[in-house]
Amino acid sequence: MPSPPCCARSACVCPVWPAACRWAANWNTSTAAPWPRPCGKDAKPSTESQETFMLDIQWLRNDLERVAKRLETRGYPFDPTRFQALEVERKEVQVRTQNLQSERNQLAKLIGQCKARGEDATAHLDRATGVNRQLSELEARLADLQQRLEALLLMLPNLPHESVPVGRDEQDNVELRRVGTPPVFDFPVRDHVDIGETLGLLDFKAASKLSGARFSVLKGGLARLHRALAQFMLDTHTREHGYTEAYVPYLVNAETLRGTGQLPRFEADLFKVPRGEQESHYLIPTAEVPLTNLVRDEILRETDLPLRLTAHTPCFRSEAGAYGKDVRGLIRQHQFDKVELVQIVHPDRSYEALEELTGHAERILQLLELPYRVIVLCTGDMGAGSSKTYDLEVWVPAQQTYREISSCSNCEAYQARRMQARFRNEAGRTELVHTLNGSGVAVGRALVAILENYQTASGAVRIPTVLRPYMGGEDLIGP
RNA sequence: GGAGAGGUGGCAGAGUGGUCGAAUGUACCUGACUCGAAAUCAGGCGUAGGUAUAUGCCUACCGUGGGUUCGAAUCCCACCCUCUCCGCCA
Repeated sequence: MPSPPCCARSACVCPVWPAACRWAANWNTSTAAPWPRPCGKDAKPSTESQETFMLDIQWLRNDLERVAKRLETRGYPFDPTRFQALEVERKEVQVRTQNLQSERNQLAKLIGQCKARGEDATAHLDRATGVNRQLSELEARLADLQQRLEALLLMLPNLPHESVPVGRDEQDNVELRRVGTPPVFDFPVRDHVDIGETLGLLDFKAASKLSGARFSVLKGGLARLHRALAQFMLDTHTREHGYTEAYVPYLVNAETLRGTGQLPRFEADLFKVPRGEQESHYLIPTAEVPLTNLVRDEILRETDLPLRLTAHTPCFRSEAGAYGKDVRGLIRQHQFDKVELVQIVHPDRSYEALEELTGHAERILQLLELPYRVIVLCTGDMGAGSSKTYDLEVWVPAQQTYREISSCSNCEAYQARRMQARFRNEAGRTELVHTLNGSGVAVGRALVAILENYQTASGAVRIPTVLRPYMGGEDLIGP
């Protein structure tokens, strides 16, 4: 039986942004995917008391040993016996609880009928009191059990895809390919800090006065180059790669961060913004957070997939675990700009989409003529939400090495499950979407790469050809 | 910042303690009628979870969380959000 779409295409009203479809059509010259147009009788906040886990709990119930083994490859210790014990108890208590609830409902109904007929209901009332006494105890036990199960499972990282190399840390990542050739200089190579400060366009002293360590002030041609980079990336992704540009909030609530997996585990990496009595906001650590959460609690039509979204935003990270790392320069800052790519796709297509998305990020580096390499992260080095991640690393001449400039991940249903982001499949059933994200690319680090790779003997910096239209035709930032 | 109104199924909109998971309209799906369509008629149409021979049965959900009660969409408390007016502001 064909699945009945739950609303007519023409009549469907997008509760996210009612005018969104028109926007996408009018503002985007590309073949951009439309905005989410949830067709939902059910497009309402998910508030089910049933907890939602990071992994499908059915995997654990049905295939515990294999899941445990795969988690081990990520260096995550998981105790199957403890889970098993909790699960057995949960099952027993839940069945008993629901049976009692059923009995209580029956009795309440009976009492109502008696009273309506003016009959005596004392006997039923007595029984109901007894049932409720048992029930309150059982319900408390069930809630406790489910909480403990959740606590156990909430920390689980995603399962790695079978194609991901098994390894402990970044040492075990695998290089897939190198593109471009690192430039050879016939003069002493300077690093981007040296270049920028000598030009008088990069000022860490001022930034430190304003804000402290790990901030920066860019001026003049350098500030413009930074802006040019972001513009160029956005234009490329919207015009050539089919993404819809979005402008999104930089402050988000806790629920949103739970959706993409930053909370509850990684609160220390975030900047929290209290606002009196009200719930705190957080500064986004990446546009992945607001972009991906656009489909939270939505049921999309299958024909809406894939959704391709991009945004240029600042990103804020407290980098709590990075003291002493990359203290010099623009590489590791509390605030940096990034153009982010997000795709919401059909589960059957997410690995194709990962290759495409990575290609979209690579395209930026190719057009900028920056040498880079692509590596696949091993099981031990991936982010918790990812099933497979490619990192793009750009050549940094002063360090004579490749440094990360983009990270492209397929999160499969990990985020979708937390967000309850679904689509209605052909059979008419709801199914979790797969989510992907990747930097396309980090603007600050791209700036570093250009300063260093395009430096000249005279201390100037040549401007990559594709950026010149964004720089008023200039081809050089010079002293 | 001040004042007020309100949050029920895709939409509209009933429901103020008892067969209400929720009337009715509309949209949508299937079937009948039709050469076909429209109209009309009949039926269907939320999400999540549990159980499992089951197209079966059960549980939860009317913004969120708590409370009262044998029984809550309905009563009480707190919170969140939206809208309107005034002020301020880019």
